[in-house]
Amino acid sequence: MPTKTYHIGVEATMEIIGGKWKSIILCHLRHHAMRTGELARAIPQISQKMLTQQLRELEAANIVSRHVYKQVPPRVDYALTDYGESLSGILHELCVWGEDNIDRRQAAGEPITLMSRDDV
Amino acid sequence: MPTKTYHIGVEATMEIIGGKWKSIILCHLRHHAMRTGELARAIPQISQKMLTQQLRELEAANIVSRHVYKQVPPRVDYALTDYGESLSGILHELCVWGEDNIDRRQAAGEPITLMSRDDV
DNA sequence: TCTAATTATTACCTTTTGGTGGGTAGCGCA
DNA sequence: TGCGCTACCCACCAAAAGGTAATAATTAGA
Repeated sequence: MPTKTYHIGVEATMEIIGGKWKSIILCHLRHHAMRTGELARAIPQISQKMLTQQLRELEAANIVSRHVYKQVPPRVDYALTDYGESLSGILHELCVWGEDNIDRRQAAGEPITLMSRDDV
Repeated sequence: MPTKTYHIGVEATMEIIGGKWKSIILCHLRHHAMRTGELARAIPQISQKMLTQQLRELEAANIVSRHVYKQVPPRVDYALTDYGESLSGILHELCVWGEDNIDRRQAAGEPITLMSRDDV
């Protein structure tokens, strides 16, 4: 079986939080567990397909846990695992740095907006 | 003109350090300025095209600076700008978290290897 | 005159990622 | 009977990201 080789730690991290959606999802889950629909509303640009797909991948990496309530209509929610919590500090810093980056770019006259800050 | 809209800070950060290569390049530049060929050797999997393309984008975002020496054969090096340095702490944490992630997965029996740790 | 050295560009192709629109399950309620 | 609610899956398509290989530019030195 082929051994997967990384050359530097950040490669492995990015495999987990990289891509267009994962870090955004995780930043939301940082505060509290959220239901599927709740996440969808918090991230209006995401499609349902992407949302569940990314959640599945985060679950496989043991970063989020999925909790199904036995109800009809169905109720499912997602939360950071204990291991996922170990990313919390980094996620926060990524948010804050991004906010600052947006401020700078605005100050420089770029036409960009930020809808909500870290702790939605 | 269309105003670019972000919904959360991390989106902007990931636009800058996301993708397969940028964070790796930045982790290397964290320690000292490096020449093109030196970076290429440090990141053996990257192609020349990707290397220069990513460096151009980082330059455009004001994260790295490009310094051309008037010599033949050409000599060019890249370094973090002052603003780029503001990412240094985050980059370091991303490296360390990834190293730990790899350790865990190894301990769990996954066939993976890490070639070199943070401070190459 | 020919080659080595270093950085960078271009055209072309493959892979990965993301988006759309449809459909399912199962219970409650008008 | 038929619709709404919630989560989610699938087939198909479009766009973005990344990979390969060939090529340029320039000058020292064999």
